[in-house]
Amino acid sequence: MKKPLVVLSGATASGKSETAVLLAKRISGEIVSADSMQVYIGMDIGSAKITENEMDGIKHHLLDVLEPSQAFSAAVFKEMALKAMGEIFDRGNIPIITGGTGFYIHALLYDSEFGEISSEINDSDGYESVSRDKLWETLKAVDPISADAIHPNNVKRVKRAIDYYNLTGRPFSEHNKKEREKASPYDFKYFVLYDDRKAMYARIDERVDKMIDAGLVGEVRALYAKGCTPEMVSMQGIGYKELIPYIDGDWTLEQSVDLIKKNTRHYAKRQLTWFRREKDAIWINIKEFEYNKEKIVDHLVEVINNTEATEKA
RNA sequence: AGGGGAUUGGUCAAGUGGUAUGAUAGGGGUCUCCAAAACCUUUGGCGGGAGUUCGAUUCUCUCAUCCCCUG
Repeated sequence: MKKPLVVLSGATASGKSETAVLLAKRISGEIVSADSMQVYIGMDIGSAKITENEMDGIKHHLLDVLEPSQAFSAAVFKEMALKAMGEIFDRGNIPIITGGTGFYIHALLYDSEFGEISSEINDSDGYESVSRDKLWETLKAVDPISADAIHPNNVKRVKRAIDYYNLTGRPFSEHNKKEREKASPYDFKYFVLYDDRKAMYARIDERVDKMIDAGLVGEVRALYAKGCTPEMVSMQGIGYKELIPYIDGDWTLEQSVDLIKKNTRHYAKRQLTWFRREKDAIWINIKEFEYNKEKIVDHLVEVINNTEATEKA
């Protein structure tokens, strides 16, 4: 019997957090955040982290569990999420995976194995002197299928594929193929909240302005003063990296804010691209529910229950 | 009102008497450990009209709009 699981995702600023709390109350759920930035302590405003008050008594996992200096990754996420889910199941509750990092959600849902080298991601490993084309040629020699699939400009991926081969003696493409064929070990419902593009972009602009009003500059300044540098993964979050030049006095606040808005739009667009390829996604048009979260949750609960009834019959 | 200058995709710029270039925004996509990342790809255009010319975005005239100077 597969364990039940609900995923509530959607592009940034689609109302996931609030909706998730309402849903949790209805189905006896606990929330597991699938967000690459909200794990960090001290990154609240810019990551749009839910407040204690908004949680309304619902248990949330994977928020504020890392210092900004610590690295985070899909593999670490999966490990931590599995642990949290184990506890949730033990309590007889249902995990609700909420967040916008589609890659993380996928890794969890389909139990992706990333390989043996989970502890470190080598970035400075002697490849610097090698040209892009050379790197790609190296990959082509040992794993032509991966080379064919990865553009030579995408050095990050080319390196990963070569590393994988060097460490395991097997082509990366073979591993990926096997992973892709996996069925999910869960009985899940994958909801994706969405809205008209224009409305979504307008909401993003509005939210960024609100973040600034709420003191985002101060938050970034505090992190910066604490020693957080732009090289850290955490500081590469949208809303953080763009404010550094302002704090350094190189940009105006307006320049930074405009860039935050633009980057957030791009991010939202990429998120949607990701969700579109998730074949099991159930798309929920929040406009059709008049942006009313209670109505949305009514519908979600209905879908969850209906499927169970069907399967029992 | 008179004089001068401008008008190139949503925006900012380049350019030529012979099928208009780039940046950026916008759209689409890839993805199996930095994913709020990295990378790929693509739709739009010469203000309107007339003339010169084999041919005008480019030259001339005119209209429109905008900017500057003078009053």
